[in-house]
Amino acid sequence: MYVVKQLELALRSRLDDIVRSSGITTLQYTALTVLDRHGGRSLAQLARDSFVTPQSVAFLVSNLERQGLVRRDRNPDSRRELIVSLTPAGRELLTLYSGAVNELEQLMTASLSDEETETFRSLLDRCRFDVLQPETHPEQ
Amino acid sequence: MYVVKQLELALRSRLDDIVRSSGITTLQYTALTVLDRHGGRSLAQLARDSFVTPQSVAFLVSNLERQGLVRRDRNPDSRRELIVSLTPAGRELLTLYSGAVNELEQLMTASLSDEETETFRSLLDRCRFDVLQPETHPEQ
DNA sequence: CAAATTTCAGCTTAACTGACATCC
DNA sequence: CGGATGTCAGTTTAGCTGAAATTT
Repeated sequence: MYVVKQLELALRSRLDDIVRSSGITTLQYTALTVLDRHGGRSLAQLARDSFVTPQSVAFLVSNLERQGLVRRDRNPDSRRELIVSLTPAGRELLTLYSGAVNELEQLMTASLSDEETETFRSLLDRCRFDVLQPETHPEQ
Repeated sequence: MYVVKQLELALRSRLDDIVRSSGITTLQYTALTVLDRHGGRSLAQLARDSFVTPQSVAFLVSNLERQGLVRRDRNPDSRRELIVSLTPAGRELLTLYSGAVNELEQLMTASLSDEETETFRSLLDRCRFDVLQPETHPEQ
C-alpha cells in the first residue's frame, strides 16, 4: 500500500509539471481524461467513480464549464440527470498534452519489458477490483 | 497511470473507514506509519518524501505533536534540524490499527498468489524508481 | 412516498506563496 | 555570504455537512 501511494504521488507531481502551463489544475485535467474515456457521465456517476461527494464534482465541473471545456446537458430520458461531456475545446486541450502525458507513462514503465508492463497493468487491475468489492463494507 | 490512481483512491477510501474512529485523519495516520518505518526524520526530509512544502508538513506535525503522538527534538549535531519521532502513544495508536490495516493489504492481494504479490511489489517499486529519476526534470 | 440527482449555503482541511530568522 | 531548515502570516483549493428542490 505504501508503494502504491508513493508511486501515485510521484506521478501526480510529474503530471503537475506537465499540466501547469495549461491553465487548469491536474485534478481538472484528470476529470477531462475520464470524460474522454467514458463518454457522457452524470455528476453522480463521476462522484462515485472518484470517491467524492456530488457537490465536489459539481464544483469541479462548473469550473470546467465556465472555461468552455465541458458541457452539461439534461438527459432527455431522465430529466433530473445532467450529462457532462467534452466540448471540442476540451478535446483539443487533451490532444495538446497527450504527447507529454504518454511520455510520462512510458517513463514509468521504462525499465519494464512489454510483457512485464502487461503483467503490471493486469495486477493493478485485479488489486483494484478486490479493494472495490463491497464485502465487509459496513458503510452508508 | 489511470489504474494506479484508481487503486490509490480505493485504498484511501477503505483506509478512511478504518482510521475514522481514531480521532486522526488518514493523512496523519500515514505520516505516523512513515515515521515508524524511517526512524527520526527532519521536517524537510518528510516534505520531500511526500511532495509537499515544508510548511504543510510543519502544520501536520504540530497537530500530531499537540495530540502527543510525535515529538520534535533538535538534532544536537545540526541545531537547525528538528527530528520528528513517534512517542509511545503514537506507537500504541499504530499497533491498535495495524490489524485492520494489514487485513486491507491482504484484501488488496486476495486474488494474487504469493509469487504474484511479490512480483507486484517489485514492479511497483521499479516504476516508482523510474518516475522519481530527475532526468528531464526541468523544475526549480 | 421513497430514492436518486442536482443545487445552494456555509465550513474546514490541507495545500499554497511570500517573507523572514537561524544555522552551517 | 549562500544554501538549507524551520516558522509566521495570509490565501486558496478542494473537500466536507446540511438542507432543499426536482424527478422517477
